[in-house]
Amino acid sequence: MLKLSRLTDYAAVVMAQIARQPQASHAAADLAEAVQLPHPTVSKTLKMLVKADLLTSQRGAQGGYRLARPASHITAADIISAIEGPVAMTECSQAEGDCELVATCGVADNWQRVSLAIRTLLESVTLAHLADTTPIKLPVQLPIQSISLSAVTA
Amino acid sequence: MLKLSRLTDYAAVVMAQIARQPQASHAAADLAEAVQLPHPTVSKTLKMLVKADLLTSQRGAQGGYRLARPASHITAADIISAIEGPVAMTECSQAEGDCELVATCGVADNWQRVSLAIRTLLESVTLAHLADTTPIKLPVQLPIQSISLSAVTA
DNA sequence: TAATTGGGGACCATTTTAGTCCTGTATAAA
DNA sequence: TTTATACAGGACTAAAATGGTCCCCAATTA
Repeated sequence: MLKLSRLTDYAAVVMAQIARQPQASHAAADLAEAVQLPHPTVSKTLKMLVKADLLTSQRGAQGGYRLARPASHITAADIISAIEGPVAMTECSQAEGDCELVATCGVADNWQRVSLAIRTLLESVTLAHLADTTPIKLPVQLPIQSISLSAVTA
Repeated sequence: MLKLSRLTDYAAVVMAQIARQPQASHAAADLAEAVQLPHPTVSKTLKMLVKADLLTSQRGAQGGYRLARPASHITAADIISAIEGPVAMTECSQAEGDCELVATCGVADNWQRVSLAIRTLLESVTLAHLADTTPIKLPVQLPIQSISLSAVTA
């Protein structure tokens, strides 16, 4: 399925919610209410986002969460890595790459290219895009087909 | 992590192995030996690939597996869906889309666009690409950055 | 008929995930 | 200074997904 974890999904929704009122401080309880998700879970998600430096937090009364930087400078890849760790399709797509089967694998190189292409794509999508409820739609089919695997430089 | 399951990884490796000798019939045991993975696991993977019509099988002595069609007509998306089900980043990226939170979500549309872009990317990568051990490398950084989210038509 | 090879599914162990809760600490307002 | 607010950190549990194995059956060929 190549699916995001549910928490990552929550994170995106919550981040978008915050992004729509960037000046305000957002308490976890308010956010949970706004997005209709259980408070503890939202809270957990927020903590992870703070740890990843995507949000800043302020304790105490009138405290809450704010974006650590403008929504246009936070990417989908940032959000995903904050919750799930680095975006990589396979074990060996990660830096370490200590896969024992490299010798017999034969596809490692190319999976890494694909992985990189996806990461690049996710880095090109910003929170500002995600939070935008009226996205631009171009009528033409996209040129992504033309991006051959071989064009992705390692 | 947006990671492929390990079985999917195996599937890709095994498919690539078969693709390198498309005329021959490949017994599960031989493939397992070639890629250095346990026979039962490889076998399970192969069964899934047959079910997804990516491989054909032949029982009996001298039987085994063959590609159901040329490697250039089998995509990475095909292989992934064969093992993990349809490529979709979020629950609501799938056809049904019965997410109860759509009202408060606010990012569904755009996640679907991202999801589609990734799917398209994975459909553009063929088994022939994956199996190629000497991939072409272009020296220039790819133009993927230029593909804005808004360019992805739903 | 015997040997080979895949088909189908049950089954189990392990890991991951989601979700909750508790205790502590910083902050602000009264 | 006190009190209420709100986040920090982490322990803990339940449920689900995953990986992996195994067994018995069906088809094919020599």
